[in-house]
Amino acid sequence: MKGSDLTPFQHSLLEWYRAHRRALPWREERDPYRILLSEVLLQQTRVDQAIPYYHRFLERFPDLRSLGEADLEEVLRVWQGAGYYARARNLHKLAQIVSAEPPLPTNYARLRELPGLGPYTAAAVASIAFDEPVAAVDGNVRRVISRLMAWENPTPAALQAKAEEWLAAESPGEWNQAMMELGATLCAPRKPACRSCPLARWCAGQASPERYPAPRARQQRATEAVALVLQGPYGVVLEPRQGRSLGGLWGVPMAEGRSLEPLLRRLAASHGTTIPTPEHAGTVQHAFTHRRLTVQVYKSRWEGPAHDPQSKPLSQLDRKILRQAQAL
DNA sequence: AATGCGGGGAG
DNA sequence: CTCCCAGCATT
Repeated sequence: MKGSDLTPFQHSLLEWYRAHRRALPWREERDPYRILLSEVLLQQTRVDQAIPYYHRFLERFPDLRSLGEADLEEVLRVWQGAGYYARARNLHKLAQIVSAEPPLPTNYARLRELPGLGPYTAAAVASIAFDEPVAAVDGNVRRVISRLMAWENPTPAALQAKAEEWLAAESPGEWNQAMMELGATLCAPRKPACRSCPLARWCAGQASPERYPAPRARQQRATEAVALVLQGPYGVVLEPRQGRSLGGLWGVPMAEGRSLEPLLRRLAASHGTTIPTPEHAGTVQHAFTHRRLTVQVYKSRWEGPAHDPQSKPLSQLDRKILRQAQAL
């Protein structure tokens, strides 16, 4: 660890970072579990959005042991609202794996084998918590490198190679965070502050930074669904949600399409009774990344067994539906 | 290589 | 409204 080993390029960024870095909760300490949690929370999530969940999660699950011993449903309840619920399921599974064989792995290759830890998160934890010289390439770093190199459509392999080439191996955790911090603040997607950038003299894309990297083509398709809120003295009928992302959460009975009939048939069969004629309670719109969902919300009086929606982990969509039916 | 997955903030 | 964020798993 010698500052004199740094290239002028590396020195400029690290100097800038030490002077301008934001004081974030997980930067105040070196507990690997807390660093791991922060990195998982930050997957596709802005810093400001992740911070409240970071505190809430640690208050309930201060260490890997307490997390591994908890019920998945409670983990999801604490995660509720943060989105990408597979992250919580994977973190819970990770805690159970690690608790059986105590220490958290301390290198990239073994971290990479754990559920929910992909190339970015494994590299971030390995470098920040364990000082392993491996480059962490997230969306920020992708943009920073693309602009410095004037690359419009870089491949992940090219980005990783360039990131490794530039990595300040003496302080990899700090270097990785500096690259991300630059991308999150000055080298922003729109209106980058090139005049303040410590790397401007090395930047090939500075004349037209917004060209790099080229924006991704997307398509949004509209989908329709119907939901039925069965409410009565014992609460609301909730079903376990299926699927990788929403699995483990609960929700009101729903079906694709615009017709209520198939849903009514399914519910009548599963409950062994006919459903009282539903009344239309309104429409709920919900935006997913590649889909715009329009849900027709119906509700019926229901005297049978039900759940207390306050005690179940629900997605934001289901909370919207319950509010629309005035059941939350 | 393409797709699905949440939620929210900025322009 | 669109874009995209400290991505990952699956196909």
